[in-house]
Amino acid sequence: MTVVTRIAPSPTGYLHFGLARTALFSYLYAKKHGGEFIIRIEDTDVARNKPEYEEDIHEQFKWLGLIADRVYRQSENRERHRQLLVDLVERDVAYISKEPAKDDATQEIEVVRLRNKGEKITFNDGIRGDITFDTTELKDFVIARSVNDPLYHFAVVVDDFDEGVTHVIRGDDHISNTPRQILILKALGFTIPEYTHLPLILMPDKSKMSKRKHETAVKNYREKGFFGAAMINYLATLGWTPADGKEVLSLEELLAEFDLAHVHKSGAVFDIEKLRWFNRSYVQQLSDEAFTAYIEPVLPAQLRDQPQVLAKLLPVIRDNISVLEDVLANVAAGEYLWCYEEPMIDASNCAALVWKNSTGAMTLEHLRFVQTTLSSSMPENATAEQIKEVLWEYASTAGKGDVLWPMRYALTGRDKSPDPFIVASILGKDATLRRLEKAIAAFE
RNA sequence: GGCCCCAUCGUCUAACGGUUAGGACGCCGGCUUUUCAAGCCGUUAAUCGGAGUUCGAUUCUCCGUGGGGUCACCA
Repeated sequence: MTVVTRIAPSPTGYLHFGLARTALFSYLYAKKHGGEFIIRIEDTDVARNKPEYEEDIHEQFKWLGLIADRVYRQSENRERHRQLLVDLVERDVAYISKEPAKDDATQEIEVVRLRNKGEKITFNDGIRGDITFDTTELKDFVIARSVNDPLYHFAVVVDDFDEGVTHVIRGDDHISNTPRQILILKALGFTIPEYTHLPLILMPDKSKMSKRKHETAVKNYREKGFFGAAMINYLATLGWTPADGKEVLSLEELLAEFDLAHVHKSGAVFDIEKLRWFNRSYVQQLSDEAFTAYIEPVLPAQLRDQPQVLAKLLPVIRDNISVLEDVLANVAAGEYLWCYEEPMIDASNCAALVWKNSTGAMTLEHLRFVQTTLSSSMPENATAEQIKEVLWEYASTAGKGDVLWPMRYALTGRDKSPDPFIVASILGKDATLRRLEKAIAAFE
């Protein structure tokens, strides 16, 4: 028998990562067993549905690499639901009940109720084992507002059966829905699928995630520049760990390693820092071309217009970030300003170039040395190593901080920056010398 | 409240009766070419409590406590 799993989101909000993880586990389980993975849009709540949400669901799944073998929309199955409901009523397994409306007791309406004997229902959960419920208190529960308007529990159960779903993998919050769904299945005479309930993803304060209070939309993380693969990788480790301890895994590797039975039973807290760490490892794997394409959109025009400078700056940027929004923050903080803008250094602020216990006179002397040395010995397209080579001996004897801090500051005008050799190599000989002269002039 | 589920470092987790309770992220500290990062190395840190079962419990059982879920004419 082919394994068939499904994810059944309702388009009432942007796809959130809790659902994405459920989808991932369903996908992995199906593919691991050579089966099929289905996406079914539960679009029957017309009041809350929005086309843009439905679109978002498909778009994000695609981005995450969770490709469905089949896609359905629940609204397509309305006629089938109706027939089954009529049949149930005809067989007197369910009945139409006239009763006062719940929201307006003065009005009498009809609902469809399932006859429930109140038996004990036991099902074997894929990661929790046997779970037993007494269904007496469910009474004759409502399965449809009318034969034309089935409720959720009825519709899912029918659709899952019709679509051949063998394994229902869903969130913990559905555990107590399961007996009620089994009762419907039995009334219908349909086979009961295997159930597996995944622990929920919690927020850092251990609360259940809510769209209002927390940033839960997959879309948001995508916009921040996280990679789908990193997101998948992180989500997979929430509740589960690969046997060999290797954590950075592609979807294919996940497929080989994943084992639903070993998923943890308790809720897992979502940790953005770990997600960032995963993303960072994906950033490191990027080719230079891919990395350039990744960051280019958030770079200032002055940098984009200088491909040679940008090429040299690339490794510096890459070393400093975990995700694209970090680049954005760096740009906003002016961290790359020195690449295309000469720092303002004059007599009024040149004290900043003096390292710790050094003096203005000594700083001037060091700057002069650096300037003359570079002017005579710095090759035209010098690498950071070449520049370091010609200055290192002097810096070592004179005091690294005493020499290198002023040099770096003269070139960047900033407290924090890459090291002076890298900076000089990026600026090139002309700009380097010009900036050094300017700093020297400030002291004179 | 009824019913159901769960419980190892701050966080994600490993250890399917015998381990100095392991790893990862973060934190903290150190090192590496001056700053900030990165990198490398290291430190800190946990079995919710109480009874059992057992030669021996993180592991099995029960009780308690705590957390979560669910109790719709939503999905």
